[in-house]
Amino acid sequence: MALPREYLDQECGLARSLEIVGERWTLLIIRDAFYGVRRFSDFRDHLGIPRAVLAERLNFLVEHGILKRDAAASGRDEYILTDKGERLWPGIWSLMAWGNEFYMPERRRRPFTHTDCGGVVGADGTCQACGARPGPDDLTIHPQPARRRTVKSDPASQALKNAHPLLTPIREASSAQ
Amino acid sequence: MALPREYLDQECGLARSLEIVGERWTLLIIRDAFYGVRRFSDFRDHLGIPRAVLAERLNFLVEHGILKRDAAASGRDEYILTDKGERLWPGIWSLMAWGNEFYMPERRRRPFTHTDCGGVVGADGTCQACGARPGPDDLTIHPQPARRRTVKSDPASQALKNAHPLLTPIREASSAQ
DNA sequence: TCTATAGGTTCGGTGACCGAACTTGCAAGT
DNA sequence: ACTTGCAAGTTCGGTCACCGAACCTATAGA
Repeated sequence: MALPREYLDQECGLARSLEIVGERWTLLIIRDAFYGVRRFSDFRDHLGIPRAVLAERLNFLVEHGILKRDAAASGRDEYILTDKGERLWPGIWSLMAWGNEFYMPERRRRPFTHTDCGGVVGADGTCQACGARPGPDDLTIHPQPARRRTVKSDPASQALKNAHPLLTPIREASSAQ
Repeated sequence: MALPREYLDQECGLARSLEIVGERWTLLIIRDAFYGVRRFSDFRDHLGIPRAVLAERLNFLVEHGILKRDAAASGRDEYILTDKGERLWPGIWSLMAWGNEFYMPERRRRPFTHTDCGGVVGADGTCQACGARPGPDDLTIHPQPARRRTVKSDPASQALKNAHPLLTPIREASSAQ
């Protein structure tokens, strides 16, 4: 599996990044991890990804130190972003902002706010109220202004119908379930 | 080809972005376009990408307005970033910075400078001399401090042995060849 | 003991990607 | 006119990743 996913001869940080997070589904899995998704079945249900692919990707990300596997009190393993994983936020944010700008009508974009001050965060990542550039641990995601008629019923979709700070688990008391 | 590359049900700008630029090679092609690569064979030689894949990607990117195909004076077509394509720079920069941080020893990273003032640009994208956040049209890429023993001989690799402003063609007078 | 659920693994089919060979179009040389 | 040369693809057979569906295993509760 090593060779075919590598970009040989490319002496460039971008090529190195894409070898790790450039495969199908990988960045969406990491995005969900920022949203607080931690369990296998929650990723699976929220993304609609085949089980085998999800298992392979999670193992790969754990191996490479983007996620860590943690035995929660429930006995179920959880996949949690490491510090290295959290540093992917600017890349995810930038790509999301580009996709929003060119492909999402404004009413369907999920607003992000600066958790500390409550200000809305603009496409460039700065808080429009206080001018800071909040990291993921200081951002809150909100539901779409124009709610879809049919909201999916998986736990992640349900949790994200309300405002939700990034990096906090979508399941209440995941450590005490 | 439509369905298998789409992420259905994902009501999110990131999913939309990845449908366009999330396939293998695509972001590297766009990175090369920022470096000033414009011709089919220059992409091909610099990236080592199979011809069929390159042809398919270039067509796809033209169709979606990231590149435009332009008949140069030489008679050869050139692929040039559109404004929409140039707006991908923050995402490319962020992923490159992450890859550099975790996978590239500092001596092998290509420095970028703010073309206007000459200051070095840090990982967060700000000029360390003047504090600005230069866009791609105001950045210059430099060769690696630790030059590799064997530098590839394709035109793009040769051009990038010297400092080179982004978005300017790697071939001299490409419009008057 | 029986059932339900989480978290996978296995399996056969399909499609993307690969390098290599082939084709097309233009342009200069002779 | 004919040939050579090269850029820019297209075609082709083989391989590998991804797909949905079925199956497996461990644990918890009734």
